[in-house]
Amino acid sequence: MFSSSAPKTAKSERTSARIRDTALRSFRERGYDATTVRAIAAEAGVSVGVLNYHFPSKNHLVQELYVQVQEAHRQAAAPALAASDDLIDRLRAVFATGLDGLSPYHAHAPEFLAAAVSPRSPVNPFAEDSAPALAIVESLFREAVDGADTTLPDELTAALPRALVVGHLLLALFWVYDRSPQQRKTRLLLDHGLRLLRTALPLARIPLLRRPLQDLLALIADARG
Amino acid sequence: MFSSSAPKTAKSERTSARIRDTALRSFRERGYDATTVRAIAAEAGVSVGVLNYHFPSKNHLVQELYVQVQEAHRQAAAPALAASDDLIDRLRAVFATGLDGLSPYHAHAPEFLAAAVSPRSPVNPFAEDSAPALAIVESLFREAVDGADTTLPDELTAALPRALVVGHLLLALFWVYDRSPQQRKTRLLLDHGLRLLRTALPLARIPLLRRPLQDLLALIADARG
DNA sequence: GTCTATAGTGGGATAGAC
DNA sequence: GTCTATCCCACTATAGAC
Repeated sequence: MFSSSAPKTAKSERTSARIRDTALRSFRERGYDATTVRAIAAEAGVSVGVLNYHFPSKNHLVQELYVQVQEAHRQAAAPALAASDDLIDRLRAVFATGLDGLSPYHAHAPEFLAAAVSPRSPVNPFAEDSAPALAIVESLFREAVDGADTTLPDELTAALPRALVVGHLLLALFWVYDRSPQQRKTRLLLDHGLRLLRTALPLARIPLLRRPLQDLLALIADARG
Repeated sequence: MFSSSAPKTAKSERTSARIRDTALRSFRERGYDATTVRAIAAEAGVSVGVLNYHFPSKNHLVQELYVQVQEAHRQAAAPALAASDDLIDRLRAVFATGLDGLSPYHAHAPEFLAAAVSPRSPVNPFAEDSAPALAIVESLFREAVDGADTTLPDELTAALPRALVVGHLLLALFWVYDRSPQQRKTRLLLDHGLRLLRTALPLARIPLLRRPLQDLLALIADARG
């Protein structure tokens, strides 16, 4: 998982970094479609050819953005997790910091989504290349679950993080098309989902319900390939 | 919801139809990316300009495909629904005929997905233009629920179809990236989901569980805007 | 061998003549 | 309503500079 095709020399890395920084700033300010590779190259002071030498396609620059967002999520979630021992509050912290990190990109989110799901894209959420990024999110959820004071059945504790990642992806999908101010509807959906979890998780201790709930989690986890 | 921008004269409609048929055949055989508007125009015997006169963008031609798939789903589901009075079997019929109708396009499904989620697209599943298409699917699910011999709490009967549409969209999303032969994993996921429903729906009669299940359905239905 | 500049290809969409 | 000519885009090929 190198960010460029030629990270051998210091000069090359400086060039790569300059292109990447220019591109990411343009993505934030102008979105994906309005950011042309010609403009990135010009602003970074390089030719189009050299840009494509460092990044084989425009989509590869989006992957850089993706990586940066994941890293920021990890750093934002750590202090938020320290604030509480309550399971649901900890899950809320992971979900909320994830949404916070996305918000600068909301105005152009559908463009980025289209770029991400494209078969040409290395950032397609079901592609192998994005597995490490999803692993970061899963580890955040696992940390949230493991560090909580709640005691759940072991098999539930084990299966929950994987299912929560799916929930996170679906929440992000909803967020992309959320036109309410400040994407308030997405936050509301999150609140409702967490409230439901607070009600439903203790039910896992009832023998009659243990199996169906376990099946539901397995089903959701299955949906990741 | 007219299929073209200028359906005034018979000649224009014939031209539109010729372009549409050519495009849809090419989409099936070559996929979205490999189908160029230049090639469609040439095969249909018109210029590129006249193609763009009848269909403002390539994405508008994908919407024609979308509409055709929905109509085919409606026609395929009707006889399948006549086969059983069991609720789960009827739901299976709607889901399965939907997947059947998609299968010719699986090889190029990510391309079509990328085109569909694009902000430039009229087929974006959350856009207003696609609401009628989703209404077709919802009516199929409502027919499946209403015609079943199962008796469920009224508010569940009312809320279920809307939630099932979301399930249908998510199943289709999984299908897009399902690389197993004949997309068998998608069928398996459907089987597991239906089995879970068979277990879970009767639980709605238990007073303690009625609220959480209702909340879950409301949450899923909320996710449609 | 590592890197860069330029010219070129084919794509979707558009303007304006007819 | 239709066509021709053109625009700008992402991406590629390749020759040559360091």
